[in-house]
Amino acid sequence: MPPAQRHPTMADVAERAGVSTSTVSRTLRGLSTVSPEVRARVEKAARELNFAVSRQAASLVTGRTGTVAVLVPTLDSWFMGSALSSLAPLLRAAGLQLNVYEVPDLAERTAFFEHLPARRNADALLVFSFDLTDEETARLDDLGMPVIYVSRQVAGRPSVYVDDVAGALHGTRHLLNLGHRRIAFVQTAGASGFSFSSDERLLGYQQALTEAGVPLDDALVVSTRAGDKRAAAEVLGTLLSLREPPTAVFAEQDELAVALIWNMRRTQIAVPERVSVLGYDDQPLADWFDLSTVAQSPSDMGREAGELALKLIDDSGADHERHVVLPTYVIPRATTAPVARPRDEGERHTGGEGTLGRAPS
Amino acid sequence: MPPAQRHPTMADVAERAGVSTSTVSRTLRGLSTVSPEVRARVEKAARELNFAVSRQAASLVTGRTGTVAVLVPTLDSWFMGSALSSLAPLLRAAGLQLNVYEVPDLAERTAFFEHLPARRNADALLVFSFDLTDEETARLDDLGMPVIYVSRQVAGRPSVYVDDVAGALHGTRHLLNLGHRRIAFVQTAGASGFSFSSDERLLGYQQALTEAGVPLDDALVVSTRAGDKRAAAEVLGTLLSLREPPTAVFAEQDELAVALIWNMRRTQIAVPERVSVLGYDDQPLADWFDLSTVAQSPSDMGREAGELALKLIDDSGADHERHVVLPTYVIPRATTAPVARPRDEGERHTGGEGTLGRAPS
DNA sequence: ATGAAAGCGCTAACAA
DNA sequence: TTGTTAGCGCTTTCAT
Repeated sequence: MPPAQRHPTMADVAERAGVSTSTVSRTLRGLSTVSPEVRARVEKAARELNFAVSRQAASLVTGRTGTVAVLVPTLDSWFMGSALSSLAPLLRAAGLQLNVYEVPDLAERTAFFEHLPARRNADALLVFSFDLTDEETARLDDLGMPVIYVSRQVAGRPSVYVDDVAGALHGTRHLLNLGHRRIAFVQTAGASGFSFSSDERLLGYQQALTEAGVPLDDALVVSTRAGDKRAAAEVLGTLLSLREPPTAVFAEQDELAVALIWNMRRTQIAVPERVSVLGYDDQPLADWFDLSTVAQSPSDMGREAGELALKLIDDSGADHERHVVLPTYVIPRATTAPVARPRDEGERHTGGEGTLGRAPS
Repeated sequence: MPPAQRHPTMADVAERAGVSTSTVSRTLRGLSTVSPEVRARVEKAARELNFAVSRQAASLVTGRTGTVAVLVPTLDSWFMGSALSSLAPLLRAAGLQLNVYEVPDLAERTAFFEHLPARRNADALLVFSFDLTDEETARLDDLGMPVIYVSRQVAGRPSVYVDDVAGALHGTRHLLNLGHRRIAFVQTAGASGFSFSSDERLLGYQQALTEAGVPLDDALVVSTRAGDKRAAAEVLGTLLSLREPPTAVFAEQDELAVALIWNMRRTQIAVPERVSVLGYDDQPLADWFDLSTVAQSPSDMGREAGELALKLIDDSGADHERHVVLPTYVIPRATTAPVARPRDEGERHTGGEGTLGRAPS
């Protein structure tokens, strides 16, 4: 390990190339007002010295940090991994760095909004999935940089999100179209700081039922913790012990749906013959479980949000209220099928139709 | 949206508090040489002005950026999500920012090593999971900051990793102890830029067989693409059509193991009765599939790497060759069981013992 | 097309 | 305990 030798500065490059630092600066930023020969000399010197511009020094004078910050509830989730993975190359291509603020709990959240460490240290902030208070939003408003809300709709601020009402509406319609009338909706309780669009999804579910003339039944709307097999077993028991149990379950997250299916397999409840299960998200887990689901694309969100950020950084006159609404898609796989004939649950009168949802993929 | 009003500077705070900028600086950095009354005045002024120190300006003089950079092949993986998720709070607590360089393909990789954008923009670099060339390692050596290698052992440089030879050794022993003698090993081919310790794991597998007196058979070592169901079906076919097919399969990644199980379920090959399957990683997917596996902890790696980084940043005299080796654990779940009696595959002569691996969890 | 000089917002001697 | 001063390494007028 070489002892931390000082980094070469522009002055070093300038000296070696026999020019002034101004010329070095102009060359390295690609300004056209440099003669080809001088440019060549400078670039050679810079390469030989392994010179890299100090963003610190540059940003001190330009007022730009060359950094985009993201505020995320966690990094350990399919959603964030996918979203950041499409955001990162986009920023890289624009010569921007990516700064991550992970705020997994209330203490960190409070600290973040109190000190706003991103202030002066980024050119834009992308806020993912948080359900902010008005006060928090107001704090971000005077952060002095464009703030883009992702996976979250915030009135009057640039936002990128999917239409969860429509997503849940279509998902529920899919079940209705299969003949289901007793459709349960399973919500997430106490998510790990993550804010799902739980209310919107419930609303879409209710809208679909209403438009189909199916009465809403509060007993069919339950909530549980995500990724908890035991908790899923409990809600499953609750639902299946209703006087009129559901023939289909719509879980507002794939993880929830999979936890239900896991329990059903264990207890010999046939999916989808006895109960259809529909998820929401289309994360990789859904594919492994052949789960029918409502797909959203976090990578599209990351990309759209990144592009919006770049636009807002460049054009301070750009449209600061722009909303980008991304679509959802119902992906039928093997866990949704036509409802079994009522009062005939053991038998399959509908034959081929009954296994339609399990067609070889 | 308020027009990007200029950020207040220390001079503004100083004026408002009626002191010099030096005093403001000292106060805000928590130096003890400030009288309580003055400190109070300064803090009040800073709060009222919503002042935040410009790291750019500070680092220009201190030579420290207050940032730790991570170089990762992708952000969209269980491993990285988990590792960064434990790294982030640690850095936050130390007042450091987290800068992410995602290098998903060769082009980006080349660009990264050519320009080393982290130079001068971080106080330390954590390199995750890359199988670097000597030249690349050499480039990082003169980056002018501590470089810590994570999930990768690099001679003479600080590294944090698990002992994959031992992990695979123990995993294979688990299968041997269950009576298996025909044990296949499935490798990953052409991973998505990610470098697994494939060779080490294979070595551990071979060591275990050798120490048990089981001859190595090249036909039992196959490779396929991860997360590809179709490709998994092919290697499964290859293995099962051997003259002496394996009774157990050790996949070097959980995803691979799950893909095999998925195909076996589809084709009515009983797991673990007919074939035992063992994975490696213990990612969440393993739990969902009740997969027996060899566990490693990326979150421990993230934490250890972070702590090592902090140490190396502070103590430039610290041990720069320190290696932290983390343990692996065999986690038996429901996909490994004692081998069925040879030539008796249809029957279960071993009764209770045969279903040991599926005991209710 | 190039250079000289000023200054971005801080911190770190050094004085007082 | 506090203030004064001199830069840190760049970019940006303004000259030339």
